[in-house]
Amino acid sequence: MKKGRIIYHVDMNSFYASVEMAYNPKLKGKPVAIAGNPEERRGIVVTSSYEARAKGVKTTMPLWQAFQHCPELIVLKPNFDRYREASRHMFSILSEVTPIVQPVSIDEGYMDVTDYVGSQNPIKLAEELQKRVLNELDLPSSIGIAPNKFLAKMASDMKKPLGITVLRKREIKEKLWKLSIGEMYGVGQKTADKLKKLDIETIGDLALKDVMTLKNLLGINGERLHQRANGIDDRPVDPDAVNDFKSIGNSTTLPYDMTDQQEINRIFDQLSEKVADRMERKEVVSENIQIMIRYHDRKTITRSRQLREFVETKQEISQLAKQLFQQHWNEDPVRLLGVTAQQLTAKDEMFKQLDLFNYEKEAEKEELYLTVDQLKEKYGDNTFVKLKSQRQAKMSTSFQKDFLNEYKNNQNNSK
DNA sequence: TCTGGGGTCCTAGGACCC
DNA sequence: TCTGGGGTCCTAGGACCC
Repeated sequence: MKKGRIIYHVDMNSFYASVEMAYNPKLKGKPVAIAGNPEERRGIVVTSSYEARAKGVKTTMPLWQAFQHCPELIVLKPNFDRYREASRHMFSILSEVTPIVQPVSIDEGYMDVTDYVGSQNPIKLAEELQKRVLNELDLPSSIGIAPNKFLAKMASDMKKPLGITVLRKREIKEKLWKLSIGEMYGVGQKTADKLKKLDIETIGDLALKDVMTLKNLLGINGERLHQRANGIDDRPVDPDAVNDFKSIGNSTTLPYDMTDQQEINRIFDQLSEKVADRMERKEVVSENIQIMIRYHDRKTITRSRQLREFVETKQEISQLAKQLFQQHWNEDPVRLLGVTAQQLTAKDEMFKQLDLFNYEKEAEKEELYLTVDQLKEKYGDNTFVKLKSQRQAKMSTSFQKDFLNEYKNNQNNSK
């Protein structure tokens, strides 16, 4: 028989606010909210302390509304560097328990401790872990313990702050099924509305509904939710998942609605630079650039372009973004602009792509060889021969990129 | 005079090819 | 006489999460 897994879901409690309180203990016990750009317009509450929540302050609430609920609210700008640092520290503590740690966001992650609890009681182990994070970082957390990710996630939500909740498979009827359908992870407003039309009010109602009806209503997601409601979830805890991100984007709500092309172009330059910087830090290149335009009435469109070459510089990205904007802007005032690089490839993976193309054979017969020769000349002594013998040649990544783009162009032209 | 910014995954239609 | 079915790629939008 397959051995059951022991999965933890660790969820930090009102993380940003807690980090600020740890940093400045005078804030403890006070209603604190973190809000993007408190001075500028359109600030919303990102996180708030439990004291603020008690007064009715909620995440995503506009600041002016939050003040109506709680006039003495202390509002702080987010210090992302501070939060990232605390997050790193937190995950390094988790990693001392098991190497199988999967961060899912800055303040939560899954752990598979099945093979690492040893003779210890999993609840005791979780208590120790929670205490360590609290003592060393002054940060409260909640931990859910269950045989899979979904149940662990639901469990960590059941007791906050500083809760530890065990959710065994045999307990789902009494502990999980009574929850309203909207509380289920993966069910948002829209799905909840649809399900309620089928008289599904609780997670239990969903678990007992026949799958075909759910599939017709929600597609593949219907099947998945049905399984989860019945406590079935085979997804592994994957420590590497954090490394294969799919896109890098930056967006900004403008200080005022804009119609001036020059001004808008400057925004695209700024956004593209941020995207390019982050791409450089992550050492990736992109083959698809997308822009997002939100108009005054909040209607939002995205427009993207699939490329036949890799891009990575702010100039390349910005040019494409501006082009897309010009092609698709309806000239209405713009509230928000965004730039996202998609279809990312790690720079050191580019040569693996070349393998797919079987480049060595191709290169030797085709004129491509000459092209590479020219490149060789251009880039000095990192030669093509070396490249063949040493796949991970010590060539500059810009050379790699040019080489690959050149190769792709050849491929495209010959079609 | 409401509603940020960072993401992931899924769906659906059209173009195009065989 | 009048139109199959499968597959891939590209684009756009929507739902959801933190």
